Amino acid sequence: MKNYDHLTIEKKWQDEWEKSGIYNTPDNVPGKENFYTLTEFTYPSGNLHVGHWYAFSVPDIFARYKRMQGFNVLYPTGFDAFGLPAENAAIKLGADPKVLTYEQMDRMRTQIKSMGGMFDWSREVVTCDPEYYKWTQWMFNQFLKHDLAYRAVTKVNWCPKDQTVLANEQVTDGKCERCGTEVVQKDQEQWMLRITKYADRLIDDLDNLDWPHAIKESQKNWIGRSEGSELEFTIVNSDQKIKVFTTRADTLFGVTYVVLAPEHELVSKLLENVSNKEEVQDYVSLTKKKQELERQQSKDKTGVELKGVKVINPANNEEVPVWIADYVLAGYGTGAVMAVPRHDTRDYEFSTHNNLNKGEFVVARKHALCGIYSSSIENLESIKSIKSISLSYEEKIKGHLYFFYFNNSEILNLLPKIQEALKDDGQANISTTGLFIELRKNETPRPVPIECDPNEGFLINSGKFDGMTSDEAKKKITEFVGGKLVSTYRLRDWGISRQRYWGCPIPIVYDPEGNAHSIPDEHLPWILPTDVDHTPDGTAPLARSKELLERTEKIFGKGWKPEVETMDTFVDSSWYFYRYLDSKDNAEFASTEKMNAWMPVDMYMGGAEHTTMHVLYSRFWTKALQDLGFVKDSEAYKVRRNRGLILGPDGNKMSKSKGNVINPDEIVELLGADTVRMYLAFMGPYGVTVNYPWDPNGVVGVRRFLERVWKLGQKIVNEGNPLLPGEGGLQSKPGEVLLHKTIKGITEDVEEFKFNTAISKMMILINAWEKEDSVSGDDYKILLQLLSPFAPHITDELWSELGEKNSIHLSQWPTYDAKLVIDDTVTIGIQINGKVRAEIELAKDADQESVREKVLAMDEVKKWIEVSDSKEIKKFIYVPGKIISIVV
RNA sequence: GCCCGGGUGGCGUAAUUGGUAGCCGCGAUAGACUCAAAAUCUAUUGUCUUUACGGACGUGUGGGUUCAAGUCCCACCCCGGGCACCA
Repeated sequence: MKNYDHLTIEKKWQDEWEKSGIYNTPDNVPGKENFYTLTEFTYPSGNLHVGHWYAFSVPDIFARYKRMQGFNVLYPTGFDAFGLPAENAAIKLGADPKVLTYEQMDRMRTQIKSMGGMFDWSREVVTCDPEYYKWTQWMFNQFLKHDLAYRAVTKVNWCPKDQTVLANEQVTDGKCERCGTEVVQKDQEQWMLRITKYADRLIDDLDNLDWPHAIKESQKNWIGRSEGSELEFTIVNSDQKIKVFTTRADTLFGVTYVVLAPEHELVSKLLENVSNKEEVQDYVSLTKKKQELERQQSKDKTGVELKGVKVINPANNEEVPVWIADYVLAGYGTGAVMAVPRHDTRDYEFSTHNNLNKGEFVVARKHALCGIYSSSIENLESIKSIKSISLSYEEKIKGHLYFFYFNNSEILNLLPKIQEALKDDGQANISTTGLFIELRKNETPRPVPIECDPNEGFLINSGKFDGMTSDEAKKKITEFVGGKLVSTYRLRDWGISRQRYWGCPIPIVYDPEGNAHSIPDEHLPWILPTDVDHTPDGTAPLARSKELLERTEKIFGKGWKPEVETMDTFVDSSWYFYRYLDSKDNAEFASTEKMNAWMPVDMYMGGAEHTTMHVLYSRFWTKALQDLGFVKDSEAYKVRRNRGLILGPDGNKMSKSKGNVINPDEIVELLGADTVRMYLAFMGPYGVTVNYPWDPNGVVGVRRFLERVWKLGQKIVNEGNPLLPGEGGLQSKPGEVLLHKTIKGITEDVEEFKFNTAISKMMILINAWEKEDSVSGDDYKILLQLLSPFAPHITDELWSELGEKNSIHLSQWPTYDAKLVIDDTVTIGIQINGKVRAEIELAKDADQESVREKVLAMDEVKKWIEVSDSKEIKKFIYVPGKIISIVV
């Protein structure tokens, strides 16, 4: 009997597959539907880790399954090959990043091939290849032509160590994501992409996508749409207005002052009118010195009043003072806010810090307050019935209370009681304009909007707007004061300029006057020069290239200068999935015909860490290309599934310093690629962001399973059992039922990415077969087919041992006999007073009467009825195929 | 603080979506084979209790709905992720 020699087998079949080219995917196969399976291509770090295996080899199971189902499956890969790590390594080694990168790609190709995946390498995409970045540059030109790209001075995140600009996404907790250095803010002119133009579509189009809920929420949070109102406060004795943005127009009556960001353009204009000009100027310059981070972290809400300047609240014509304070950010909304200390913790903190409080009752809980929400009449009744009111501070914080603001005579007779309660709460008293009353959360209030009367303040429960939602109320007030409803976003435009060498050159040249011109398409690709010392010194390395300057002058004329910045690598990866479709095309980035054949991507599997970066960027890219008429879809990825991380055996993230890194090459050498693939699939469901620890014993368990599959086949063949091809096999009826149930179960599991339970079902099948004397050859072959997407090498070997001429991977996925998967009888439990006391085997469709008779005759059942208090049957429930429940 | 997920044996997980909780794998214990070990095979393995048959408890906690709750409802605790002086 041959041993299961994984090294020989895996090498043999990988060579065989490459030779026969069975994984090369044509664009069209008559009678087959195309299916585009995508995984995020990798950065060529030069060493494959377990994460790569998890990212590529488990989706490969799905791709193979789809293929056996009769789809024409495209499963491509390539390299996201530009980027800082190679450049930094090259600097260290005194090497050329290009040479280094291509070496590392060679090494990684070999490693990736050891997975036994069905990648179509003929379509490989490499982003640092000029034939690729030619199109990256071409797209940039298109964007520039259509005002989706522009040059602007912005505050940028600057990493002093990497000497480069970082996108917001690349900054975590104020530190460079890559090297951990504290990031500083810097003003810099750079190329921007107008992603904010797409903010609404990037949020709204999520609704129609089959994506994990959490990922959609993350993107929404990141874009940070906030729907509110823009309201204007008129400056007294002036025709100037201060525009504020608020999401709580309904609190407009509670405004006690207005605050401008110190950078706000009106500050300098108003300077002439203020009596404390110097104080204001000092504060402004102090703010300028502070880093944004520092501003965000400082607890104290400092600020200076613009003395002598007053503005008019448009709701009640009240005059309120104007302050400047650095807790108001210039870059968000209008850079000015209306302050409602009664309803907003930040405003409250500011007014406390600056002694602006008027003695109102204020609660430091931003969202617990609802200024204008009243109750329905029923709730008024329930308020009246409140016996005592506790307003201890702690309870307010913990209890999720709703607060109501009343000015209604109906409840004014409650005042004494409330005042009594408030007295214990040292800091509370009756507000100048109303009164707060608390209600428990489960007495869900119906928001009732207000009728505005500048003289009376505002009245609630007038009945006039009864039943309005809070959004409608906000709208009403906004209209009342002549404001408008607007959305603001947290998302900023995408700065793509990088002052580094190893990236896609930005295809721009400057004329002698310094005006930017895009490089005409005929000069693309605009090649990255090689005569560059890329040691970072804070300036772009390309500025030191003679070749680039000479090339520029030769083409455009004396005095012209090249752009010396390169693009963020997220630009490269924003469109790579189109290039797979037509990777050798010289005339277009991809032909319309081929894009029509494959797009959109049917299944995109990747890491959750790309949610607010690559995935968001490439969605923007697709929409932009669609607007420009180059692609047909507004979304590139129909279905998205995220995976978690593989942790070290100790449950921590794998890292060299923790010494818990699993080297896949070693495990593959020891146990085989099939084992590693299957173990990764067996750990838990794929497509959920759950992290699984690598269990060295667990892998061995999977290897044991493959050994048993191997032995099961060999043993029967050696005994001369009719397992040989063409001879049919022994029939074992019970086994047949199990087999068909297994086919059904695995098919369903794989569709749902539950590879773990699919594998467990194969284990159950094997466990059962091992107990039998013989297994039919046909049945065994079906098992091999079910197993083949998971363990492609061993199954192809055993398949060919059985005399099959074509690869198992070209065979059809097994189907099951629907009749065989339905049981005639079922064993169900018998509950007596809710406890399972016995079980009984019944025909699946046994009728109520006969079941009742049978069950009540059972000794175990009688026994429990005897010991019960009532001894008589109050209820007899029989749900066919599920349960019998008796109440006594 | 706001918005999402999620809490099941010693561990990774499973549960026909309201119907016998713990499938499969790992680990552990005992046995067979062996001079011995590894490998392999067999049996047991949620906790407590009982000589045993059995019984009680059990899906983060506390309530509730139901004949029946891991699953539905309410409140809370803990863990993970996204956002955050964003008005």
